[in-house]
Amino acid sequence: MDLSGNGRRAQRVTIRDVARDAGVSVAAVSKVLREAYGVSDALRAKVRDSMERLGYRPLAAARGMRGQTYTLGVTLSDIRNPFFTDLMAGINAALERTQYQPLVGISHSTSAIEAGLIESMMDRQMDGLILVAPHLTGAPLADLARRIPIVVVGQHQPNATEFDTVNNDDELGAELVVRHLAEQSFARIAMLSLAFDRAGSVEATVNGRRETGYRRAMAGLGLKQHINVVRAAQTLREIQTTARHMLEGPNRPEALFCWTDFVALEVISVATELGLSIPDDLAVVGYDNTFLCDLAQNDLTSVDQSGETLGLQCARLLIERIKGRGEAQHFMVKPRVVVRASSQKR
Amino acid sequence: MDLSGNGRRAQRVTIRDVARDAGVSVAAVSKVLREAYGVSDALRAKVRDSMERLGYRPLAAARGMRGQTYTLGVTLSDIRNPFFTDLMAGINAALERTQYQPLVGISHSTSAIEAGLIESMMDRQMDGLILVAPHLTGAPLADLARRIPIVVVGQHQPNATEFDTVNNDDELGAELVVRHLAEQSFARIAMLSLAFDRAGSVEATVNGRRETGYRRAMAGLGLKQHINVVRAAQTLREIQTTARHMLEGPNRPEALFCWTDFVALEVISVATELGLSIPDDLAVVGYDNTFLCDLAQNDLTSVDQSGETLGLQCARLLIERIKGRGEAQHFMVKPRVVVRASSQKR
DNA sequence: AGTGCTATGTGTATCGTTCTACATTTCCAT
DNA sequence: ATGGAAATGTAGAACGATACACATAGCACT
Repeated sequence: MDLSGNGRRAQRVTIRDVARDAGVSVAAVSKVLREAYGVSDALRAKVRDSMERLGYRPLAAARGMRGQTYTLGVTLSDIRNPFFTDLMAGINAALERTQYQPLVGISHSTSAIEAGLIESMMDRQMDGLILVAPHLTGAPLADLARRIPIVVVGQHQPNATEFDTVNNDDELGAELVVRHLAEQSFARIAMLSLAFDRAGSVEATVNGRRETGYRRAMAGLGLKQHINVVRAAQTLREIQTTARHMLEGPNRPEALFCWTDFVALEVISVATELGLSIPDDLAVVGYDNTFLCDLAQNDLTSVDQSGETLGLQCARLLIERIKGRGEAQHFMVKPRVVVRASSQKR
Repeated sequence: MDLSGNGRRAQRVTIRDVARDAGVSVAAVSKVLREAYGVSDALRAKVRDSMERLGYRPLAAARGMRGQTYTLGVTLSDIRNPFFTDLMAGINAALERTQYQPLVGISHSTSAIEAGLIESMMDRQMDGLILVAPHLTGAPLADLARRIPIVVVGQHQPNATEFDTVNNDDELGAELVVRHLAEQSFARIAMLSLAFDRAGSVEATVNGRRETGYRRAMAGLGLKQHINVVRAAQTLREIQTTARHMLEGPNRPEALFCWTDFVALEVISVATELGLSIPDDLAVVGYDNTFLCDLAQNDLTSVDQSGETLGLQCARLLIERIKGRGEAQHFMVKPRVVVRASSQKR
């Protein structure tokens, strides 16, 4: 394709080559590329044709020097959680026919790595960031948002003015779960939540909201005396020992609401090992309605927050921000409970 | 930090600022940055100190114009498969203390998107690519490798000279499974594999190798007449209907070897729905030994190929290539069977 | 003192775009 | 015709790093 006769290495086609081929200036080609103002149809057609014929692709690094890179960064704390898969599917779908390319960085749940990852994405001149359930919060997050367009998903900041947020109504989701369990005439309903890694983040975090919803619903239904929230860190080991402790203890709950599916599956595992049958000895409910809930060996009731929709919204909002929108938007979907065998008395 | 008195927007600290602060030339700072030859300890210390104090971070876009971006691209076909999580953990761990940053692109199992993604990563001047179980193969893959350093994991190309590969011995893994099942005195051992999306790729693909290993082991054990390979595409729906068909049919196998855990979990689900008990009515074995195998409700025998080790090797080999190694290296680990309840006669 | 080497440091062209400022042409109302 | 605005196209200076080519200093050995 680009064997330039002499023995040299095949060079990349540049904007200059396109300009020469089309018989126009470099600036004109750049205008076509950016769909900028001041280009006639004739010129646009000529340039488009040359680009096509030469197989021209703009070099993101060079664009980044002065303008946009058309790259969006997504930070994930944990690819293990299949909910993030749905989210990514939505993001990818939304960007499919655009110039934007999403690239994912993985922070393995530690805030030090997350901070490094974000810096690293800024070094790479990303046009904007989608932060998925970030550790970063409060003022530092707002500071960051002043340096680069941001959409946060999985963290509640309804009053933030510097960035957008996308969430489902976690409080409502938890309430729906409790009401569903109460309807099945369970009363001793406990909750297995996530340990907080910093003080005062109950209001902002997903699991904090779910706890609030749980407490409120329990109180509303006159089950205040049964409120019982236990927290475990994000490791397999700790989830297992915590679950075992709850289920072996003297007052084992009738039903256990887990803050995310992943944890619910561990609970089912521990319960099975202890010889408990589900839902007769213990009802279990998760959150996120990931594809694992559907497997017959799990058959797990869960809350659907339609991750794909959330992903789509993230992408949409971020691009709007990049294009200049200044006011914050906070998107929230209504969750719904998907009932399966793990929570239905027979 | 960088409030430059006048009302202007906070500017990024550049290499020039560092040079001025340290009282040296821009070229000297660049040398320190790249750990290039010809820098005295004294100068290095001075420059490092200035960089630290000013909070300098090199801009990847600018570096990319002439040199490296210190960014490595990883293409994943499907984040749903938890095996890739382990792989990523290895890659991230290997790059932790280096300048390199891995960024992941997701191709959703379609080769068109994969091709676009790869181009897009080249546009972004990535220094090298780790292709995980790519669709791309044969001559086009070799062509690509001549344009950018590449390591391929999850595709067997032992004779490739243009790029490195990292794999486990899939043939051996399958053989070990068959031998294990035969030891448990199963004879009618079937295999559920993945449908091929192109002709002649049996030798290169992971599932193709596993099929070969399965056939060879069956033949070696005198079970030739029981060889039975069924293939299903990578969608939930098709896996389910295929599994159902196999298990409902007149000659249901005694044991079913699934090419990956994900499929094995679906099989357990379908079997459960059909009222079959595992392993009494049907033994099931998977591949990859992902964390889901450990859950008591699955308790799935699987083949461990230590994804984290593979990830480490990918990163190591790719950086070697980037630094100039020309000859290909092909890394292969030995897999081992992790026996759990799903395949043990009681 | 002269020669040749190595080690260290610098000046500056260069990478491929974007974008401002400006030149030219076209259009239209007077 | 004429003037002025609008539309279209171009030249060329950035952007922030790298790396080549070169200058200089220090040192060992004639």
